[in-house]
Amino acid sequence: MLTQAPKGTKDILPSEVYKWHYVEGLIREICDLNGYKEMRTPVFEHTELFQRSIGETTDVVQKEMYTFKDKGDRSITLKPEGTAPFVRAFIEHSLFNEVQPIKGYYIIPCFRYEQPQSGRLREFHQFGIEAFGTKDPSIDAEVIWVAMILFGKLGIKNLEVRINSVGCPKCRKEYNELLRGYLAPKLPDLCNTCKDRYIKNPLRIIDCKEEKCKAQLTDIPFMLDHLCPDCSEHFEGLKQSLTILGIDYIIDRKIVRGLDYYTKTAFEIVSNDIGAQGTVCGGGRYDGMIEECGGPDTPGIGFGLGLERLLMVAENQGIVIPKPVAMDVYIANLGEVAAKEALRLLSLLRNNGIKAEKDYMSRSLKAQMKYANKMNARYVAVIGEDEIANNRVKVKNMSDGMEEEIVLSELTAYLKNKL
RNA sequence: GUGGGUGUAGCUCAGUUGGUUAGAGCGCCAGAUUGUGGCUCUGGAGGCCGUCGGUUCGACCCCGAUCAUCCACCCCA
Repeated sequence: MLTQAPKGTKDILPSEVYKWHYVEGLIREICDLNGYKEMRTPVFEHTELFQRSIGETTDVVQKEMYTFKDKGDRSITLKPEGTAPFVRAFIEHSLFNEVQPIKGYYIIPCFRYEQPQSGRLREFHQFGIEAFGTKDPSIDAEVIWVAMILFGKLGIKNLEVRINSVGCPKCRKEYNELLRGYLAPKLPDLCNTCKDRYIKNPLRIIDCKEEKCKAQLTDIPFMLDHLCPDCSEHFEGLKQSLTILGIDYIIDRKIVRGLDYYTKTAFEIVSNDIGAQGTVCGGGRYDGMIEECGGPDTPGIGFGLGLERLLMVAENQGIVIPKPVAMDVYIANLGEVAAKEALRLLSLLRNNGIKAEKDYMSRSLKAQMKYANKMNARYVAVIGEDEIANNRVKVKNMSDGMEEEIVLSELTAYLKNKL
């Protein structure tokens, strides 16, 4: 146990961290271009924030949160998602007094106590964006668009954008009654969780995977077909906006997000290339949440995008993420005098922005060459007694094997010119 | 929380019906004459065979438990 990472967590090793740097860099670039500014919030929050915003009946709150008491007897929970902390910070700092709409993003670790499987970890990472202050459906489309830009820049293909509307409190209430009326006679044949859902949140029954439930629900009425005029118009606006942006989408009446705060737009971006947990990005509108958390009545929309899943899709689609150059030049040195000169050269080269390394192991020249080769050094500068005596250095190009001898003081200029 | 698969070297895996010092490939380190990498060859280091218990004269192998891991369900990123 001592030398084993906790269940459901993963180390990101030096040999693969460049992939994360690449994706994170891309995210920052895209957000900057699209007007989303980063905000950083704590890794943990007061438990009640999630209970209130995500909803007491959801799986996340009921069984997946990492909750503990701190030494001051406060109930603390590790973030299971990013929207609620974001909303909390906006309310706390009265950011609603600033120019609207407000657009932000985050890259965070999230924690959910679940049974790990492919594409599911107990600690995972999310990139998310949020837009507050407007109900205009074109911002819903923009949010989806931003995710698609990221996928596009990475070269990821074969994704499905699935959209739905889960209505507003007004039409959802009417629909729930309709749904209960439809389900009442079938209730004895449904699974136990669905019987529970019937009372608390009948909408979720649509999503049930149990065969016996599915069989009962062949002609179940969907929320999408019973929207109020306002929600219906909003959904039409979303579809039009997506078309203008050139984003293909599928209307999926069965999308019911697992967090209670969603209203109107709900969407998922799904891949079939990473196993059972195919949802790479999920999000929607949450027009009532900010007020629910004690802020002014403000609409909002956003998404969460799983970075592990994103990297998995890229990997499975054979996408190669560019590796940074490991080493510009390796200084091979022989003998004590040359070793001291190598250290001086190291500082000179690095001060000039050249990625340089030298021998620290007193190895033979042959071994040093092998090392330079394994490290993918582009050049090797060789200094030994002869070079020191003549004030010169041999520089070898490792890709074509060509070697030149130059004046020592010109090494920096020579390399800068070549690199 | 439930179900199934798998735990042997840093990595990927062999290991005959239970029988002496547990193997391979890759990787790592060193060498193949004196100061030059990639290819090849040689040598070396590195394993309480996941852990605990049981069966047996004897267990990497059989049985049980436990832990971990992978996949799936529920649900989600």
